[in-house]
Amino acid sequence: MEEITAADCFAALGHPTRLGIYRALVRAGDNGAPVGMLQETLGVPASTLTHHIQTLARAGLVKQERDGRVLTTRADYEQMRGLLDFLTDDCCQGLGHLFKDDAA
Amino acid sequence: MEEITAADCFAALGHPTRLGIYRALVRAGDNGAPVGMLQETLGVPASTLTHHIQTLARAGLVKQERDGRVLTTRADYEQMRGLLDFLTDDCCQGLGHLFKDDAA
DNA sequence: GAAATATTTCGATAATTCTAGAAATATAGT
DNA sequence: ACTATATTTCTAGAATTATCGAAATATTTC
Repeated sequence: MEEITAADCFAALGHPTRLGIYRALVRAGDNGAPVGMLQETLGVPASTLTHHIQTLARAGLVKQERDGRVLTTRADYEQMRGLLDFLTDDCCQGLGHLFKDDAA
Repeated sequence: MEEITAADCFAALGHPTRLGIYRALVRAGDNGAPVGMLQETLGVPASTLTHHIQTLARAGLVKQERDGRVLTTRADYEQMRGLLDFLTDDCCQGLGHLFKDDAA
């Protein structure tokens, strides 16, 4: 993953509401969740929610798919994996011993 | 790691200059790097640099230690580990198979 | 095609963050 | 005490981000 892309992902996750959205989507699993459901879960006005979801989508952390009136959003696990790889392999290169193994 | 702390860490890393600072500090290793060295490496004015370093420090991603006139900054690997754990264990709970193992 | 539903875009304001020069502070050496 | 060095704080303007109601768009159902 490019450093710029990683920074975009971090910035996207660096807002409480957006981190909450992302976590809700992970919990929702492969089915994802429609905007309306997130709206109920998180108690954020629709237009605000749309903007946050778009920020996550621009960073590639979520994907959206329309099915009729309902726009379903899903977490993109590949992007998250890429972000984790960036952290462990690229950004913190040589510190794998600190991160990958447990039993510190 | 608390969700709020994680969001603070993400926000801190979500800026190209700060991500660059953090990576430079990881490369610098346990010795860390003084502000002046980062200034040369990254070509950022001192006052701007100070603010970015403070943002990283507030998020707990770096620590500073004064030695005479020189203020040395070091990456705090424990915090990074906490952040990675947050992602793999808490935020993306149940998706460990995607992240921890390789050979996808 | 009108009404209902789901979501986005528009538009405007408020809030925050970013940037960086200048002045201030702290320390060290002379 | 004076000078040089390292870094921070002050300050202010610019830029970006956040918020959300209202209007607009798209889709389904009747």
